Amino acid sequence: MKIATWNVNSLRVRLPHLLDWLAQEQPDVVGLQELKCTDAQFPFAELAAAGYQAAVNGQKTYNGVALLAREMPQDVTRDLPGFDDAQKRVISGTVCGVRIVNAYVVNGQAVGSEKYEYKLRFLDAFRQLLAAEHAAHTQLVVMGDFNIAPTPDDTHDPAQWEGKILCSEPERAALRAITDLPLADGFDLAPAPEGRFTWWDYRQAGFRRDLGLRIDHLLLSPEAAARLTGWRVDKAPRRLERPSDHAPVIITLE
DNA sequence: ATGGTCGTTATACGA
Repeated sequence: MKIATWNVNSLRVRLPHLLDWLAQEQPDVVGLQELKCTDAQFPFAELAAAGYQAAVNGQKTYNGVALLAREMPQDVTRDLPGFDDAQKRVISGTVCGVRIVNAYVVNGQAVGSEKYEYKLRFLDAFRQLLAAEHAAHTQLVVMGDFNIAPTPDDTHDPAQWEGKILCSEPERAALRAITDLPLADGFDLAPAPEGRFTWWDYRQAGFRRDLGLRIDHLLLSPEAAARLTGWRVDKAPRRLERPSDHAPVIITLE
């Protein structure tokens, strides 16, 4: 079973890349983030023609997430219960007996900002959702753009990044509170990959110079982790003309 | 040199 996460940074702009990539990689489940489109604007027909059903939690201009699978995901839920938020960042569903949670975590802008406080509140509510999903489903995979680099090694330049947004200790502690549920980071379990970064800033020729961070993650319950055979970043779509600033991350389960 | 580049029913703002 092949499961992938990809922040596409506008689905309408990236649809040709997505369709080519689906044909190439043939994933069973895909979590998309930053659709930047409404449910009404979502390209259901194009994806169905490519062999994928979609459950969508869309929003105009910002945010928006979707789950793609060969068969329509079951028991789909949206957003975070008890967390009053107009931003569409979470969608969950069950595919082939695996509970999937797909999230676009708040960026946070800068440590100490209002958006940073919102990020930490979001992460606390997200952890509560994941605790409930963990209790209800033994096979659980949590994926998405977490906007958190877990360790200094997950940055191209720790001296530049430590303590800054995406790399501050409260953000990392919030991620540890999630992995302590427990949900293992697929990156830590699989054979060491050639590259670990998943996002490169559009500015300063970040991708060409490999000035990246590892901020997109796939976390697995113990029973799902026992099935993990691989973790990798697919940098091919990031090399194309007019790419997303994120690359897809793909795991394989037995 | 205090910027740089993307995307958006934009023309400032979020990432």
